[in-house]
Amino acid sequence: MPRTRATNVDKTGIVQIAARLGVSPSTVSRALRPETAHLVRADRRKAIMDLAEKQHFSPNAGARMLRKGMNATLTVVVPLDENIFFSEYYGRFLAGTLHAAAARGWGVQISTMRRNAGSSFREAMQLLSMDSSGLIYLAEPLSPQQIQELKGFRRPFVLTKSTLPEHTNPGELDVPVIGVDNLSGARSVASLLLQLGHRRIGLLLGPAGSRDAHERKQGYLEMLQKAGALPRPEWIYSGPFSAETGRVGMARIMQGPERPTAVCCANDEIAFGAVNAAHLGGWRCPDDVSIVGFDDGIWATACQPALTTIRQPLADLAERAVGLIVEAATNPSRSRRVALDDMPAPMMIRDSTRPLRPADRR
Amino acid sequence: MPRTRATNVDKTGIVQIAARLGVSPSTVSRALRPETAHLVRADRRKAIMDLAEKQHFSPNAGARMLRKGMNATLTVVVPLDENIFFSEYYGRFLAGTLHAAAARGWGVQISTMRRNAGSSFREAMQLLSMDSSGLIYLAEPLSPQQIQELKGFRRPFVLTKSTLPEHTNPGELDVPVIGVDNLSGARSVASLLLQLGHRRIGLLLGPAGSRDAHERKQGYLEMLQKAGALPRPEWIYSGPFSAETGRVGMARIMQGPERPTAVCCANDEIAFGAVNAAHLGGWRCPDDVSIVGFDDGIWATACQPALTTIRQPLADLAERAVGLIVEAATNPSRSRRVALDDMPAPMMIRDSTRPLRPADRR
DNA sequence: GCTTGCGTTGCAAACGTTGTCATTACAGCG
DNA sequence: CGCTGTAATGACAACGTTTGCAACGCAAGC
Repeated sequence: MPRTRATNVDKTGIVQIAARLGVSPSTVSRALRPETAHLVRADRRKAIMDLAEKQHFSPNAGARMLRKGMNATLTVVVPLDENIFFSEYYGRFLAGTLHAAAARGWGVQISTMRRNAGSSFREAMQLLSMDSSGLIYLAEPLSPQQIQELKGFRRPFVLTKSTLPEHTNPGELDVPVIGVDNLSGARSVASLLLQLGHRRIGLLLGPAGSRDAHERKQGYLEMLQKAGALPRPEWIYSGPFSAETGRVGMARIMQGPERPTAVCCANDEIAFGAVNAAHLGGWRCPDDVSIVGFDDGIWATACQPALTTIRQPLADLAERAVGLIVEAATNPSRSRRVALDDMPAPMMIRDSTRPLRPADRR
Repeated sequence: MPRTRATNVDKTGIVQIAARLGVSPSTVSRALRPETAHLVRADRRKAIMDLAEKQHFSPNAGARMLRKGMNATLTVVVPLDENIFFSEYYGRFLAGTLHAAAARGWGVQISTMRRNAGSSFREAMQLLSMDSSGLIYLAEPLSPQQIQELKGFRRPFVLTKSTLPEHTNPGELDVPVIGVDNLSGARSVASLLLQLGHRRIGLLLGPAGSRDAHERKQGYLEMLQKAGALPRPEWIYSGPFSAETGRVGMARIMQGPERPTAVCCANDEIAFGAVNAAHLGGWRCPDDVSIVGFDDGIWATACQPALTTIRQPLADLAERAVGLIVEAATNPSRSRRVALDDMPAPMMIRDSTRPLRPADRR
């Protein structure tokens, strides 16, 4: 007996439905998908849909994927690192991705970047995005070699600029990169402080090796230099993106002989720490010192004082990334390989900045 | 000309590799998968693997899924609601899911629960889990009717107890449910306070309609009643799971004529608010009042004073859920339909509780 | 009445991989 | 030398859906 040939009645598929109704599978297929439903006569369509509903029919995703060569799913690769869901950056970006994907009827698979040392980076990415039609990479920073490896990747993908090494020019790489315009953001917030009359401005910067930190630093320095207001060396402090960095850095700045009237921070968390240390040291913000952040995270408006900061347009970023993937996957021919796409980062002016007090002017 | 018949050289598939090496697709298939690799001669296997690597071969997920009838991917359904990634509960559960899945070589698709009013709940779930082999539901609470609808769901799935209505007994439903043993957790922490000598104990409870809040309330009340220490009505306050609830509730308690020496909260956030309000009102915690939370979230140890609380074993919960899905998907025959599986919730004794001061004893 | 066109349907060929079965070659053994 | 067992491979049939093409019926137009 060559296997049970009993036209498996319990199975629910397009052919079973077709058999039950005496039509061909083609017709059922057409009736059940919105984009081809108009091809089948109304009463017949109704009968098909009713039976499908009754049988709890759900199309076989594998067959569909095989046939169509793609999938309405994209993969986002995040670092395994720690509890990424509590991070401002990843949390907001992921939420944006979910939203943008859902709006297009797409699903999102989230994978943690696990480095099985045996295989190449490209292979690892292939494995992670096996079941999906595209990849958004926002995990750990990539080496130039890894970026080259990605060239052979056979699926649409997008990198975030934050994952690129500090000194590579995204325009030269031949891979699609999206990012935030840190440079303009930093410039504009430095410019605001200058307009408010500040000249002695400290910098609490982010970690070496972080491209975002680097770009923000460039923006701050460039603008301050143009105004002839370069900070004294002891007003500059660098550390990880954490409140602790802000606290330590601010404390050190406050110990110096000459004191700045404003401080630019590499992100909001550092700024929180700075505000905190300032208060502990008897300085009020913004009265005695103006402090600006970068991110506009959920706490920026919730804290005291509400933080003047640069809004990282993470939702827009996610929307853009998803848009690129979906377009490339849907329409593989017209592959517009965006070299770099920097999203503008607007300034949010709140309560942690104020004009320089006349008393502090010299 | 009936389509280009040119043995598409640019395509990379198992058959192309086979053709290039003069072997059959079967052999290539066997060579490329670890579980069958031993069947093919060593030198041949090496040649195949090398060529596959060189051609950036990646197996067609659709074909594989069609053939094998499943997929190493599961879907987690979360509420669209708000920024779920910043919530203690969802963030930790999702991280646990990613971890547990990755350990098994599985991927995780995260879908937001979008209610397209047109279709039934089951249809919505089918749509969300189209491309995956199982479903973990932890979105909005379900109505009994929706739970019934799920019965016809043709994929392995698991519900979290938190999504069930307050008054349904998970044992009676014929669906797999996992959850935290809120009752024992609440009992044990109430018991701790009693052992420390407290008799006047207030309750800051969670929102009506939340099963977790309900169960914790039951646990607290049950234990206090057994000790003959039922709280006065004005010591009981309910509200959403937020610090605000804790602040308001604690402030009201402090205004009353008689004051409790300890307060049980429905979760950590409420406890934070309570500590906050206590301090503002001039009560020190734990010196003047002991306060306990529920969750053991990331802030429980970071705050002042470190919170005595019940640890929600969310990582274990996620591990369990993933394990059930993977097992059911891998081995559909032996479907052990776990009715209810309550995970124990251990107590973390920290600095927000202390023995009743003799002065407060009466 | 014949052509033309349209609406509706069926036929059949993919899509790429996997597992079963059959086949071959070769070693070991009597 | 013939038999048996094992290792290595190939042939081939699924898996369920989609879609180009052909076919059919029927109405409209000449």
